[in-house]
Amino acid sequence: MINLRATLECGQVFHWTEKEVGLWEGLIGKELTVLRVERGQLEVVRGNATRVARYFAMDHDLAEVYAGFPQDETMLAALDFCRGLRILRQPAWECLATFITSSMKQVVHIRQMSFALRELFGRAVPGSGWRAYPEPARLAGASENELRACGLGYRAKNLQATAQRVASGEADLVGWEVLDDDDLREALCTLPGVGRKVANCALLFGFGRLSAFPVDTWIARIMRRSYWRGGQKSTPLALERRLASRFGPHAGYAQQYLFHHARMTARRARG
DNA sequence: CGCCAGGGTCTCG
DNA sequence: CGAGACCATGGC
Repeated sequence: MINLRATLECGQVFHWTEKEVGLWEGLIGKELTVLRVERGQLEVVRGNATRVARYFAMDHDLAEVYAGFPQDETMLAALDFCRGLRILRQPAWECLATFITSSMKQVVHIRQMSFALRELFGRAVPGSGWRAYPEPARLAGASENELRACGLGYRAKNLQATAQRVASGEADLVGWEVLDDDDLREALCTLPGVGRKVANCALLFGFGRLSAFPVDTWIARIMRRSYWRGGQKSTPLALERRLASRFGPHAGYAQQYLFHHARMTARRARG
């Protein structure tokens, strides 16, 4: 079971496109992939079924995930809204790089920057109009002005510097997979443009660490409103430390459901 | 126009 | 640890 729209529009990934109603196209790594949901089942119109199943984490037991959610009104409303949303297994570099560009940007802008970077630096995927997310070495060799032309602003320098560390092997994202959550977060936070929030996004969306709990402005707002007593410190770090444990081993799932629900209902209220 | 957006970094207590 | 300044850009 999967809710494809929620999975691809919830702000964990930024390049999938709905070509016609219910038909989604994008890249898994360097492979063109076309999908739709037919009778509740994920149908691979084009692409490799095994890699699709892995990318979309069809092995995650959502019933077990939901059973671990706190059974309060806020969480249940988010679950009702997002049911079937899956936390993807994105390529680590693509995920990390994208969230380096995400700081103080709206989801729509992150998407624009992702497409601009692909268009300018990515390798063409044969038989499609797509370009893959650029490899670290390609961005390491880009000029800051070229990156700024993709709308990155002050984030350009950070993306380039981190790309250089990854390309040189100084930062070994593949080797870091063996680290435990805390050590991996610490390693990621040594990279330019990567603080605790971006590192947690990489942990959750790119390294399969489902307990990682990114706290952004939206989550902080939700936490203060629904899960916080007045008087307690409500800095992002305090919120993460006090609440991640409450949401259990799949706290990242709970976080994403709360984030998506809040953002969608707020947008609708605004018109 | 002011405000805000999936923040990070540096400085100063 | 925490608060504040600063960093660019775009949509509303």
